[in-house]
Amino acid sequence: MSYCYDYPRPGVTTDVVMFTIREDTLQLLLIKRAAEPYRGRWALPGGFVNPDESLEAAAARELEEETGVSGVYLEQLYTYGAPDRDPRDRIISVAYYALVPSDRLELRAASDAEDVRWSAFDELPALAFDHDRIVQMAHQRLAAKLDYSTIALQFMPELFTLGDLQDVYETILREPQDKRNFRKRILALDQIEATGEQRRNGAHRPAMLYRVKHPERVEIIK
Amino acid sequence: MSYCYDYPRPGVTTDVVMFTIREDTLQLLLIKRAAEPYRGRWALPGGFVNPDESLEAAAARELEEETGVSGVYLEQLYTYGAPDRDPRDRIISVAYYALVPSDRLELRAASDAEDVRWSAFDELPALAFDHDRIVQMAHQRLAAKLDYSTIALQFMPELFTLGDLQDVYETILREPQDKRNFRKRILALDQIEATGEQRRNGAHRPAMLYRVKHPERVEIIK
DNA sequence: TTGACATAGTGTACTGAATACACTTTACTC
DNA sequence: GAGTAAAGTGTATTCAGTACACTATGTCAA
Repeated sequence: MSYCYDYPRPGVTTDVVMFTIREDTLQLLLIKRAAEPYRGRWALPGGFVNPDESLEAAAARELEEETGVSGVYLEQLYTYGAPDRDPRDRIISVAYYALVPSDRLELRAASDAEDVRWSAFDELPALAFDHDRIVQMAHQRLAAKLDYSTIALQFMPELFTLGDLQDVYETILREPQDKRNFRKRILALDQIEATGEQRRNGAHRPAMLYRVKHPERVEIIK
Repeated sequence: MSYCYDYPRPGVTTDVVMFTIREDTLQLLLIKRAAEPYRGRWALPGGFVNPDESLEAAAARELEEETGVSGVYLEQLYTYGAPDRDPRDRIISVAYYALVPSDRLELRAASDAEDVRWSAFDELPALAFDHDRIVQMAHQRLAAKLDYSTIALQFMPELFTLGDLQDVYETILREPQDKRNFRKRILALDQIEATGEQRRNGAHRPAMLYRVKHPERVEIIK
């Protein structure tokens, strides 16, 4: 079976930058390419858009196939279409980025173990295609959104402490935050609420556990 | 001649929201569709991406063909890919928006006179496809960027007064700006400079003419 | 020539948000 | 019960944003 058109058409793919925070580092999901071009190189998960699915649905499908999670935050990043970005065919990629809460990342066993891994953002290998650039842009967007939205809450598990949340900000922004000012600012947003619960952690005072009030929404602030 | 692939491929187009400011109103360029679907309806200028040109080059080409201007500010907005956005074929559109300075808009005579026109943003007809949505998103992006970049300067002709510039802000933001605060803020950016020249306009005091220091660059501020 | 007109141009006081900064509390461990 | 380590808390300062009203100047018409 073959599909024919009067003019040449580019292939259209989605690539997804899946961020998570594990062990106080920002990590993202990479896949080792099994096919040419760039066979054996690490790359972002992605693939062709099906004829009957929206771009976002295609990205969500990739995400679900690779991590088994669904319903997480997913946002269109940018569309990359340089004629030579794929050496063999004209391919246009609509890039998305996703934020996966740390408690929801069980990499799907289905994926061939060797070929999928989380990689620290600081220690990325050279990636296939223009994926390095996509990753850099995704990080910039994410860091920018910390300042004017509640996007960071998308990384949080069901229950978390203010210290946990501060760690997320510091990890992404790469700079320490003043503890008192941070708490004042976050609580003023009125987007998280204290549960009665505490978390005991070691030989020190336990921390209050909080919950996101509206886990679905990402609010634009100020 | 026909081009065949193993899987169906969507068509890829660029659509361009070309903004300008004329007669103190925000206007954008519309084209009356000559072909189905939506024949006779107004739509954004746009068309298929050629095999050898980048997405931005395709958008710039559309812009140049319709307005004769080149070298103006052009930025990728968003990519629209709902499966049913074109009733006849799967078409994915990478939308751009462009800002055309008011002194550079001579609509190319080449375009069939009846079929291309500037339309006030406030009085747009119903547009073809999802172009209404694209236009709304472009306006939002533009308004947002006024707050954190020097993008408004892209609308200005070679020489302009602070009053002209304030009009641009007020037109796009749809709210009056305090004159003294506006001037203080703009001059603090250090992105425009007074020429010695003045503009005499009517029966009142003439205004100092300014010039953009770096007309190419759009600076992110604060 | 002079007075009305219309836009250009200018400064200060106030308000609210962001910042800098250090000690007390508490549960656990040894 | 003393040491430990993270949790939790308040105030003073600084800076940016805002509110606000009058003077300056060239043109035009009487």
